[in-house]
Amino acid sequence: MRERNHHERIDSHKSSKSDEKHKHKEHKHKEHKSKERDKDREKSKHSSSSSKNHSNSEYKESSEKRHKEKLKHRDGSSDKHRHKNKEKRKEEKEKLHSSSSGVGDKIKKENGFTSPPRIKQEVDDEYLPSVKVENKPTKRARIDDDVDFKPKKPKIEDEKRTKKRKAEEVTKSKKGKMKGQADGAGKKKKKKEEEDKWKWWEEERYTDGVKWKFLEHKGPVFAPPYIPLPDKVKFYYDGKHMKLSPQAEEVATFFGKMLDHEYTTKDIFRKNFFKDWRKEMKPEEKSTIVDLNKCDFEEMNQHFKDQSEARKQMSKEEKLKLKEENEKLLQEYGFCIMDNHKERIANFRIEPPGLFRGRGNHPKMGMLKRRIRPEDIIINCSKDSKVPVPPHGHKWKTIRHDNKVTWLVSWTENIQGSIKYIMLNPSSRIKGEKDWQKYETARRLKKCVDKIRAQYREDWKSKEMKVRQRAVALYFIDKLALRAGNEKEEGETADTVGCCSLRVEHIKLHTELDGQEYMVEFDFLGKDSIRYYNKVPVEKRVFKNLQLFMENKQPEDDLFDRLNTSILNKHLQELMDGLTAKVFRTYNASITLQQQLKELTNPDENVAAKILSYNRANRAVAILCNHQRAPPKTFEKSMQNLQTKIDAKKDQIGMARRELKGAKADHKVKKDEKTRKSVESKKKALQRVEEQLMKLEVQATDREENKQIALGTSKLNYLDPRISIAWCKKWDIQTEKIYNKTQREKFAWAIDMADEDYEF
DNA sequence: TATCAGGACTCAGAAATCTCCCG
DNA sequence: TCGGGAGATTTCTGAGTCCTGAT
Repeated sequence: MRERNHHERIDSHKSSKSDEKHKHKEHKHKEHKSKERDKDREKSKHSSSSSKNHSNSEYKESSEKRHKEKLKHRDGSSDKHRHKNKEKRKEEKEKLHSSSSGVGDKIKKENGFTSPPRIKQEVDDEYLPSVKVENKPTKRARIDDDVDFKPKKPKIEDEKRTKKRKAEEVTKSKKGKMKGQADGAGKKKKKKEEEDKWKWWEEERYTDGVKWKFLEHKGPVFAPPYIPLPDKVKFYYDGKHMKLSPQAEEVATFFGKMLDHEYTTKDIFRKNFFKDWRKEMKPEEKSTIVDLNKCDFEEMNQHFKDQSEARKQMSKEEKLKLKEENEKLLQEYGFCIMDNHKERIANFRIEPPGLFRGRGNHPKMGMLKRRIRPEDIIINCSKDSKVPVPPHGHKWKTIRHDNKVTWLVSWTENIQGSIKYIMLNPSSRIKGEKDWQKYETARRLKKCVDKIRAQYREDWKSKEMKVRQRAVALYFIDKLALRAGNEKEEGETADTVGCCSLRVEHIKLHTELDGQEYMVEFDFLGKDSIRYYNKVPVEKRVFKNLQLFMENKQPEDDLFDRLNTSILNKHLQELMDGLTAKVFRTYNASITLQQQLKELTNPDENVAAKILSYNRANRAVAILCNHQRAPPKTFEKSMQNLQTKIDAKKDQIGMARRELKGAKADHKVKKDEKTRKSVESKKKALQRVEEQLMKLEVQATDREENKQIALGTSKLNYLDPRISIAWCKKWDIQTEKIYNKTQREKFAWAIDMADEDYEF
């Protein structure tokens, strides 16, 4: 009752100007959403007369109820969420949770993963930034962020590190020599290359949003033109052979290629494909081909399978030739010159035409992604550069000279109308600087996170509903590493949410669950339609607030109806310069890695065990960030194989033990040098196989624990690489064990600058 | 000055391709 | 030495976040 009174008090407290404006905006948005959803509902009413989930009268009833509620409800911004298409949502929800229907199956397959218990703990409040870090080397001053992070290093230190690095290289090349002369030469070359590597992180950065001064490139590589099918590959409609026009045939092949994919069994995919395919047909084709179910793409499918098989069966020479051609293309188009440096381009090929493959339950899946022509392309380069030449007989859409952006080429895709870009590789200066900056912002958050936490805890008690919602949302973003959750246009994308866009139906409140008080059960689809499922104990005040936010709301209503990402980020910006919701994810991921590494690394263990610890720390972050993957198709088999190896190794150990025992007995009798040596060698042999077994067991554990968890995303995007590098240096573990070649290139800046005592 | 759509960029998992090891 | 397959790496492109500039 007390809470209820409080609720009313809060609700009546809604007269601030900005609040009203926000309400208005939200209301407008809501109306739009509502119309869209009504449209959808109408459609679904007509399309499925056998609708399992609701009847027309149910719809009418709920619609009336909503109308009444709208009148009853005094608060505009809250109203905005009363009109959502409940039936549609209910239907989708049922599909999501059903394990038997097609869509449900897919979601289960893609997202059926139940998140393991999140392990993130509250961050150590006692943290004191390391002085060493603050004096971190590099010549230039940082421009926009962290005034107090001035990596101005005395030159002497730089030299020291260079010496150290060189010494390491010498050691490495010495090892290489032992392998053989040729290998040694390779190392030498590698060493030379390493020395030639440009250390952009030691140079000044541009100011005022300038990204480059000079940019020259050769433009994009277009998708190869369509090659018509050979005559022997036939398409049948209703059992009869039909020769398709080239345009119609090309689109048909997109579908034919995908026949084995689950996509082609989905209704939306088929419907969208068929609609777009018909647009490409000649009038006579259009009048004949009226039912996708009567189309037989089987021969096309076989044709592409044969082609792929033939590619595999190519001779060594043919494969080599192909590889050389690819390499030539890469050399020509895969690099650009940006400010006197040759930089690798990430995606210099234009996306080929095909069928759109949205993730999850995407309403546009199956639509035709049209072929991009030079006339669609915008080129960005500097005025004083050689402008790329368009293919013969064509011209570019526009040529721009905008050095405030990082892209080289852009075009607008036809499915969502969004812009696609060609940009540089992660190893480039332009990407690396941004990456470094990202981690510096997260480190700045570390310094003020306690204050921010204290503030949002205080805000849980605020008189203003808006402030309370903001505070609870921020608590989730901080504690659970949820994404911000921008608003999305209804019907344009799959129905996924983030923190600010959570709906009532996405959480369940349990006063007591699994022996714990005040539990919140989250269940929703996040980015890429990956399911987020988690049960978390929360503080009583958060729990009570959630009850309050959910009061008088329908499952389809927004949980935080007075909040959106722009309000939240605006608030965060006031708390710390450059702070946004996403910074919390980076911060919590990195700090978790650092903590876990400290906790899990056992100094006495060998390298393999230490790497297992590293992977476990990495895994803790991946779990926190909900980075999942579909278990590899060959998972069970590969585990079995590994187990077989382990069993064999165990047998080997048994044998080695017996042999050692025998040798010892022999030595006891004979007591000569020969038998003594034999005992020694048997001992060593036993030790060797025991180590091998240990390695295999570690590998098995690692693999099992990794079954449904994707480590790559967090490693590449959330973990300050300097933490990993420092760990490697501290425990004398080669960087190669943690990062592969590409990753080392991306994190070259961190590898160069982090010492073993680096603290995030 | 506030709003909002468009733009620019990061992050994401799946699929394709490459590499290496084992029989 | 070769072929095949498992695992690692790379590519691809869709899906987010956040910012900016026009209105």
